[in-house]
Parts: sequence; C-alpha cells; structure tokens
Amino acid sequence: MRVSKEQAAQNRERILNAASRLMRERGIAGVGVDALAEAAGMTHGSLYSQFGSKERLVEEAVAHAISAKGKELSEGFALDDYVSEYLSPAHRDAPASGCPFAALACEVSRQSSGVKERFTAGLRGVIALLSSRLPSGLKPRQRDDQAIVATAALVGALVLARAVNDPKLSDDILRATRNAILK
Amino acid sequence: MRVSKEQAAQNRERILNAASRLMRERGIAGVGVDALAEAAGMTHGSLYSQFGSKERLVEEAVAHAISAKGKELSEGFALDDYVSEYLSPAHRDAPASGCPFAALACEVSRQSSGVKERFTAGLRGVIALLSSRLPSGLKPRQRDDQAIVATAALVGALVLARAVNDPKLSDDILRATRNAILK
DNA sequence: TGATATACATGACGATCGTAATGATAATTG
DNA sequence: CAATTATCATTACGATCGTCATGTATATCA
Repeated sequence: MRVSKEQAAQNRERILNAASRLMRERGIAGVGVDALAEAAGMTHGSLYSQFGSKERLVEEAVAHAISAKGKELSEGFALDDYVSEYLSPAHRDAPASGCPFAALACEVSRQSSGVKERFTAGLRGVIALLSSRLPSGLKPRQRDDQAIVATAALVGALVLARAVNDPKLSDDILRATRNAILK
Repeated sequence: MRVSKEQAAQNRERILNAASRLMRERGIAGVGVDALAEAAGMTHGSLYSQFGSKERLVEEAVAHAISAKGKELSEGFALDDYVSEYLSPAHRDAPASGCPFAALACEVSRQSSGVKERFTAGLRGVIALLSSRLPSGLKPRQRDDQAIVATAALVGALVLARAVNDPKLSDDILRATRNAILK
C-alpha cells in the first residue's frame, strides 16, 4: 500500500522518535530491528524499505535525537539552569528522553563513520552554544576550552551517576560536579 | 577432561583477560559467548560449565578488568602523570587495554545489579585513591568532591574523544581537559 | 485517467545468540 | 588404588538477529 507524503513523513518521524528513545534506553547494540519496528507500530521488513540497513537507521536516529534535543535547548536558556537540570536526578533517571551524548557516546565510538559524523557535528554545536554563554571577558579560545571541559564533566558525571549502584554516591557525583561547574 | 588446579586457575585468568579486553573493545552487548570462548581458546559450551551464564561472566570480567587496572595503578604514582597519561591519544586509541570505567560505564547502567556492584566498588576505589593524592590542606570532604569531579571529567573527556570523528576536536578535548584538571 | 512509483505487509533466509544436556578425561581425595 | 569430582569438548536446541525477495495497494503525476 502507499500513504500520502505527509502521512509518510509523519510515520518517519514516529519511527525516528521511537528509535532514538529505544537506543538511548537499551543501547544501540541492545535493540534489534523488530523491537524498533514494533515500537513504531510496523513490521521489521517495512523499516528496510525505507532505511535499507540498521546502520542507516542508527545514523538517522542519532541525528534525530541530537537535533531534537538541540531544538529544546536553542531557545533562550540560562547556563546555570541548564547545568542544574542536566545534573539532576530526574535527568539521570530518564535516559530515554535525556542527553544523547551521555547515552550513546560509548557506543558511537564503535559505530560507522556516518554515525560518528552526526555525533561530532552535534557535539560541536553544544560546545559552541555553551561557549557563547560564557563570560565575554575571555578570549574565544579560552571560552571554547572551558566549554569543552564543562561538556566533558557533564557527560562524565551523568554516565557515572547512571552506572553506579549506590544512590548516595550517585547523588554525590551529580552534586559535586554541579558545584564545581557553577564555581 | 580435567586439569590441575593451577592449570584451571591459569585458564580462568586467560578467559577473564580475553573477556575483559573484548568487552572493552566491542562492548558488552557487542560480543557473544562464542567470541569470548574463541578468544580464550575454548568452545562456548565450556564457558557455561564454569560461569553458568553470560551475566555471571560479565560480572567476573568487569571485576577483573577493574582490579587489574587497580594493580597497575596502586603502586606509587604521581597525580599529574596519571592525568596526562589518562588523557593521552595513546590511551584514547587503545580502549581494549584502557580504563574500564570509560569503556563500560554506559553499558553498565543497563546491566544486572551484580555488575553494577563491582563497578561501583571499583569506582569508589579510584575516587579514594585520587582523593588521597590531593593537597592535604583541604578538608576530607572537599578532597573527595574534587576527586569525584576529576574522575567525571577524565571519563567524560575520554569517552567523547573516542566518539568523535574529527582528530583535531578529539585532541582538543583531551588537551583542554588535561589543562583544566592540572590547573 | 492510466502508468508509475512508493510505503508498507508478509514471510523466509542464514547467521548468530544464550543455554543446556551429554560425555570424556584426568586431577583430586579417601 | 578406587571413587569421586571438576574441567573442558561436543553438539544441538529455540530464539532472535539483520537482511531481503515478493506482493499489494494507493498517492502521485504525465
């Protein structure tokens, strides 16, 4: 059967939404194509007529997750609020709708260069965004470096806080990193 | 057949070495039991008579990787040298023999509580070790917090540097974070 | 309006996954 | 020395993996 152009675009959006959520939740290697298809309300064969391979779908889903998060963010935001929210227990406990960098970074290093490309572009965007919010007294180079370090600390803290079993240690990781970044 | 007690212990060591390397390289969900068995020079069935399940093997392998890294480290070391080595391109490019926290953190958050337990214990050890090397002028609480932040930044920077496609950005992440930590 | 292109369903393929039953051998133990 | 026990090989199971060939219906466009 065939569907209207807008219907198809809508379906595609739904597929990518479901895929990006599932991948953040279970990992890229942790979800199969049928799980992805089922979450999107389709059969796994149908995904292949659109994406051709899982790798292609992963590329699109990663890009989708990053750009969706970017849209949430690009509208005005206060740096301090962003850091506090990023390192909140709520964010830690909701990886499926959380930061794609923290959820996928480890696996992206083992993915195709196409996936890495999208990831790199997205990360560069975040760094630039953070850099633009830093005090303008610094040289651009210093601002970029600070933005990079802040990003690394944010991602590292979130990743560790999620991996850890002890709630107290997990909270401590979030709190200590938040205090350090907010200086 | 059966093997002497020391022979068996030796084999077990070999299995865990191979498993911990492969998991860091391809991810926990990225290696099957036959790949693990083959890397250890056995058949996959043999692993099951020893470990019973993949999950059990993962637990042991994670603990093994962490304690092996701990032994490399526990002998005297200078904090600055450690940071420089950790954030070196060489470490970035050799995940199989590198830091287990950076390689496995993302996946550990989706593993059984047994795996998380080992991970948590190991992480606590590293934090305590780093904390003990910080200037003694600070209160213990402050030292611990600093150690946590440094660990988060180290892991985050390494993970991002590995995921990124552009060599220059990757090097920048390592360099900027190194400079920031060494203050 | 008729031809074509596209979105999805169906179903099957070989490969690989984790698991387990069975068996052989030899180290250990009494 | 005999009985036991632990290690590893062999082999096969069902489930799931990624992929793809085929079919069908309809939106699009000449």
